[in-house]
Amino acid sequence: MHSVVSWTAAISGCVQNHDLVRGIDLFRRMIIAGVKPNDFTYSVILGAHPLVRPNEVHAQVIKTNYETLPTVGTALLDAYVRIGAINVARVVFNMIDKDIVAWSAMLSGYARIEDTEGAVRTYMQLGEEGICPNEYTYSSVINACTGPAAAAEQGKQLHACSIKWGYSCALCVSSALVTMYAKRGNIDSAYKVFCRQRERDLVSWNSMISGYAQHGHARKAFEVFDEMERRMIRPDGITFVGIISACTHTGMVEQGEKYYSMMVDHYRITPTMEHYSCMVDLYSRAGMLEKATSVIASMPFQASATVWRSVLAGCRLKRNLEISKLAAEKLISLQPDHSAAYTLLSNIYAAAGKWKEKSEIRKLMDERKVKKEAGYSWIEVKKKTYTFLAGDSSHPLSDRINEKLRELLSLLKDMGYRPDTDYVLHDVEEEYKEAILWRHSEKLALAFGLISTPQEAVIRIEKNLRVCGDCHTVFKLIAKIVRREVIVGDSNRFHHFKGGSCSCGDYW
DNA sequence: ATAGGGTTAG
Repeated sequence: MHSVVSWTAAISGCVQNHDLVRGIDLFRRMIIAGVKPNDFTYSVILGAHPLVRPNEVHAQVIKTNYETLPTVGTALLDAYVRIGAINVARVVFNMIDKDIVAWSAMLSGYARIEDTEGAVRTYMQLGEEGICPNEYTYSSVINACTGPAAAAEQGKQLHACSIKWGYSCALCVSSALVTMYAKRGNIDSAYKVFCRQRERDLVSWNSMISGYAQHGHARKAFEVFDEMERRMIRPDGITFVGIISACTHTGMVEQGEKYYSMMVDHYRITPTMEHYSCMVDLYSRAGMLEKATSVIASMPFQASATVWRSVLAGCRLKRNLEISKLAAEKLISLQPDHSAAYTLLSNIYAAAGKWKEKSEIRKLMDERKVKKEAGYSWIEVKKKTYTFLAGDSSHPLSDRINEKLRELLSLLKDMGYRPDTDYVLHDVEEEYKEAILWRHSEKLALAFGLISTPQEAVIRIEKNLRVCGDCHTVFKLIAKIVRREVIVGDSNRFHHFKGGSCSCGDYW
């Protein structure tokens, strides 16, 4: 007869080795054998997600009065977080005799859904209750400040707090800081934190490489990679996702190929879907569509929607009707509800003057009731984040924003700017297309930034979609005429506009 | 003899 301890030890071993099926089987056999699970057992079995659903265990945990134990309660909370049930997780959290692990688990729950406010509110409560945070607390709450709508100021304050408590040097905290600063558009601060790290692990190096990649600083990413190799740190698959995407963002096709073979031949790392996806993106953006499709044909995976979207975006550049049709059909069949494929294909037909095909796409969208994904932009002014939706007029300063936009438009037109209406999907008159373009969320956010921040301040804008070509042109011109530095983080990378040009070199 | 929280990617 085995004791509850040996049963639990056996189950724990299975779960830690990802053999969930065997772990769950052991749990069942334990019950059948008449051995009652204890608090350790419940903590272990809750870790067997996604095969074990938290609600299945929750009732038993309540019945056995383990719900308030920090160990069981935290495991339960975390299991709810993993299925996206943050509200249930919070209810569980409120029941627990909270220790610092429970607090950190709740914070990382908010971080997972990018709820910066929820995380910061919880972090404040922790302080009010006189609880002493530790390094995991900081790593979690800082991680909750990486989302596009998070205020950069918030992250900075948490950095200061972590210094005050003496945790800023802990690896998990400093790597979270590198990622946070990079994602907030502040790559210089990210690098400063990276330089101050006394010791580094793989995650530290990867965070810095990915940060540089997102900002299109390929050479700097290579330098960090070289330094890493010099120090005999073995890169992993994630390192190469970072380094190849740095090549992708700058059009360095040969370098990308070099790193890919280095990964496979020298480091013997088996490429994953992400690596193929990077390579397809590398070729697509460089307009090498045949190469891109041959990668797809050769890979041992079904091409994901991301992969076809890269190809389709590349087709827009090269106007390859045949490949774009193939890519769009694949993409539409994978994601019939998403607008991206329809939009891109429609734009390609429009550019090729194929109006009949374009209107058929339009009809298909109407039939399937596909809505264009709404474009959002965020801008931080005086420590507060403002959200703009395309066509938005709900902002209190809406009149002044529009006035500013009109003023800028006429200035730009004098400089020879012509709106690039290729980016408008709707079948409407040219003048109306121009109006739509000039209601894009990033333009609204920029106008608001210009009227509400001092001349010397850098304007930082985040966007949920990729920045459109017309907005990109306009931002370059505006940055020049108003002599301001503007940083835009879109869903793909960062653009630094300064003196009439962009850090992406118009390659994005 | 058994337990819960964190970090890098597209």
